[in-house]
Amino acid sequence: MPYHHDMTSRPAVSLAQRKRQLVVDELTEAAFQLLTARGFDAVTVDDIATDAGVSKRTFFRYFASKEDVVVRFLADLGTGIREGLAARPADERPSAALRAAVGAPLAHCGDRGDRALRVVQLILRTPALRARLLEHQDRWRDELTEELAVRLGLDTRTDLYPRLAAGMALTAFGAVLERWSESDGTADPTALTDRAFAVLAPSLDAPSLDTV
Amino acid sequence: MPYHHDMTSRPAVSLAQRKRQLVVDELTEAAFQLLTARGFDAVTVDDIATDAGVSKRTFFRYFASKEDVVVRFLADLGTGIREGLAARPADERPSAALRAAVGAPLAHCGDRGDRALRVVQLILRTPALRARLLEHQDRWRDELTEELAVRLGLDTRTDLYPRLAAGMALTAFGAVLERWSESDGTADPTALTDRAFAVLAPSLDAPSLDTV
DNA sequence: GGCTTCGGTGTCACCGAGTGTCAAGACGCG
DNA sequence: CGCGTCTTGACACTCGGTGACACCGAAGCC
Repeated sequence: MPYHHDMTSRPAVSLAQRKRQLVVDELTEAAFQLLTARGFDAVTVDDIATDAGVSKRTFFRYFASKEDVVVRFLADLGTGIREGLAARPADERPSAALRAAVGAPLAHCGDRGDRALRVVQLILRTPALRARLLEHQDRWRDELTEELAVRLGLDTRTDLYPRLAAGMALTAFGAVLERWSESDGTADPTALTDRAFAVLAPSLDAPSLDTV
Repeated sequence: MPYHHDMTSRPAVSLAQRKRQLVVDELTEAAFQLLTARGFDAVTVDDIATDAGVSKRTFFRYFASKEDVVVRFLADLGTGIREGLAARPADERPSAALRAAVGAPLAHCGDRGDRALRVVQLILRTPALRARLLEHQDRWRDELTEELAVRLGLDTRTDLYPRLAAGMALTAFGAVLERWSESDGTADPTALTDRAFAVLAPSLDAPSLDTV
């Protein structure tokens, strides 16, 4: 963070940065408007950019791809899970810790319902976006694996447990997300998460029979 | 399978079909040659097509995308898993049935090692291809979920178990595949699969506490 | 105030993936 | 031989994405 000098000016963010944020917002808003209305493939990047009042080139200065505009919402989710796990007490059972880590973002989704729901539905129903989500989950799983390994003092190269536990947690995450989306927001994410982890707990908490 | 008429001609496939197969083989071979040598992004579809002696347009008549050439190998794997599960005795414990279903293709991979290994490594290490693999797994999971539901007489809409069990099985699949790839084929897929399912078994076989 | 510097922007040219179209050739059949 | 059918190559086109360059406006320094 380059805080050039002492900042007599008020906010910690410069004018330029606020302008950037403005463009991001404008682009995001235009994208959602068009994508939810017409569907993912029927909208070109040019459409979005023009609608937001900038050029196509500028769009790509802010977003890596067309998918990125939508999927960016999920980036926070992933780091949320990892940090959520790191924040749990070290002696907590894995099932409880993972349940809490996965459940927090999910509950957060369920709260401010409408907006989040429409995003999730758009993602799950659009193949290209769904694929992006899967990529993200793949990365999250790696991070969770790492976090679990240090938490339990296991070696990622010899023990399968961290990898499998992370995969199970994200399986639960995906299942809950899908149910919630399919129920159009009627189902309660927290309750679903509880049920999912009730199923997974026996394996998550079993003493590791895995060490060679 | 259209066996048009009585087949006085020898093989069940017509000349046209054999020609098609020839093009497919040629294209596939050229693709592997170039992709493994130069990497995925450094090879254009034109390169592959020209190398195989056909036009770019023809390439797309045989393969849906550049990724498709490589990933097509995996299609069989997925159906193999589902059919493998369907073939297991109905009274077998889920953990055992799934272990067998997932283990078969994996073992098959491990056997004829070199070729399969290089494909898997190429896929796992190339982001675009890895993404495709994830998409496939996503579909496999749906199919496995369905198969498990009918097998156990559960309803996919109310019970989470089939979905979670399918996810766990594929988590194991992915973990084994990755280990095997990273070990350059030294690790034994069957042994890895056994270890993975030893971890998952408690949840897979636990009586469902899930029904509302 | 003039000056430069620098980040953000638009324009344009470009590449590669993927698709529609059409005309031409190869094959099967009467 | 001539007639449909199937496959192919050539071409043009769209769209996602990138590189190069010129421009402008907001600081910074004198």
